[in-house]
Amino acid sequence: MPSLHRAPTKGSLETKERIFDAAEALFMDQGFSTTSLRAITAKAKVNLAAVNYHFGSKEALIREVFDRSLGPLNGARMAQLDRLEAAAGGNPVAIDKIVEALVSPALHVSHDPLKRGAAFLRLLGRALSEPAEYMRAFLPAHYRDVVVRFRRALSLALPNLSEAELTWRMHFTFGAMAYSMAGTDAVELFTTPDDAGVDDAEAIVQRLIPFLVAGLKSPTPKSRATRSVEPSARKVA
Amino acid sequence: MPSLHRAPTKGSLETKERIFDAAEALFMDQGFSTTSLRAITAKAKVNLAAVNYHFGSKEALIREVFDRSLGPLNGARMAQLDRLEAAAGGNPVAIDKIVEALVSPALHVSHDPLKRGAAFLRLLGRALSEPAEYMRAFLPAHYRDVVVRFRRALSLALPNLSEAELTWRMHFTFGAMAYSMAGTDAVELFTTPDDAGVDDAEAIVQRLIPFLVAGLKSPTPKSRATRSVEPSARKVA
DNA sequence: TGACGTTTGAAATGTTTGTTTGGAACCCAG
DNA sequence: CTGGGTTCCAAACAAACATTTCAAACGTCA
Repeated sequence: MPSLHRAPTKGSLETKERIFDAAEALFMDQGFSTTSLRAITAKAKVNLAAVNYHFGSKEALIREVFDRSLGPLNGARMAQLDRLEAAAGGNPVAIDKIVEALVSPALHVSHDPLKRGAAFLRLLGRALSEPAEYMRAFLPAHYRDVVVRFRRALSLALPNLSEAELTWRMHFTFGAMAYSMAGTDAVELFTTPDDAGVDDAEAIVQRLIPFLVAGLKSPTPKSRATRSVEPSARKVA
Repeated sequence: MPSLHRAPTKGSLETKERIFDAAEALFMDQGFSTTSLRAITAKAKVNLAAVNYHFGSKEALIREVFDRSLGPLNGARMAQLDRLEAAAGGNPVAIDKIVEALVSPALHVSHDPLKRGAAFLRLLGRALSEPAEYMRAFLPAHYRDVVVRFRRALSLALPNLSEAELTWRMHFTFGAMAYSMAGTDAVELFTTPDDAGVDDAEAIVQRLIPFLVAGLKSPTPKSRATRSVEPSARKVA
């Protein structure tokens, strides 16, 4: 038996890293099902078999691409929310601060070349509308804690909002956020082709936060209270 | 030469229709690249070759699925905006009415079984984040007029909003809208599993409109006015 | 240096993709 | 009944796909 878990010798980490970066870039602007291992290995300039050797399968590669960035990202989100709640000391946190804690860590997701941050954001946005089943399997696992935490904070900050209403508004919030990160391809075509650079993530966030805060704080539609008899939790599924 | 364009004899329209419905349903919750012709023909219970016979290719099938619903949908949107502008007589139209004209026709998109309407909405939402190139080719063609019209109306209704700011807010608006229509799969997992039925498109719209209106009307971030020198309408495109 | 574990390379595996084919079944006009 | 146009079907097609295989190359330790 060899010395277990020994530090790789030659270009092994280098190869795995190149695969990683190439995969992230291609997934970003092509999607997951569409991107072939051949395209990835060609871009990374490594052998085709290298992916299955280093990662085991294409699905495992996708999972690792996410784990590497989604963990720190959501960790930063919750840490920032922690600080806000600690500073507030039991009182509700300001909504704009909550939204900022949700949106802005997306910028400083890692201390890497900074390009990786923006790249991963579009990758994540794309994943949220990806049909693949393995996406539905482990992506919610990453997000559940974040959603629970932010839902609680928002529920405190917006006390006159029913639980159902809050669910919808968080739904819209995540939608606008995900789309803003992923949808540059589709939208820049039918808005105006020559606006402020879409790559400038900071600009997106600075405009997105007020938009979302206003939407979250908006008065409930018609104050219809409970609009009929409250459907009383249908099939729990 | 046969009698051109004769009414089909047996189950031809019936077959084409079944392919159409099956394709729409599968595209909706699987995406385009991911859905195979074999899956479509299996669901439609027709022969594999039927797709290429009736539509010519998979891409043509996708295009027809869109043309059939996107045309009437955007037509209804613009017609509704027409009525609003005629009633306003030169004055700006109320923002909530504009947003309603954009969002609500999605409900009454056709006089079909009504289920088709909701189905197509999710299909459209998914298309907006689809990587395929043929999507970028003909989808903007359908949307360009709508965007231009609504941008003009919103620009009048929100006079103290710079063009760049308006672009971003429309961006976010389309994002929340598209995601709300497509993202039921991803979101219902990490919000709460047992909320009001996501299939109830009317409920979505009634909650989405106030959210978007509030976002669109929100004060500009720092009132940085025209942040540099006003880019003065570059290439009109 | 020599042996062993790790990594890479080129080729082949079997599966799945969209598309094409040739003939049978069908309908209707002549 | 007969021919021609249309529709359908089972099968086959080539291309692209993820994955596996096996030998060669490499680095490290004895």
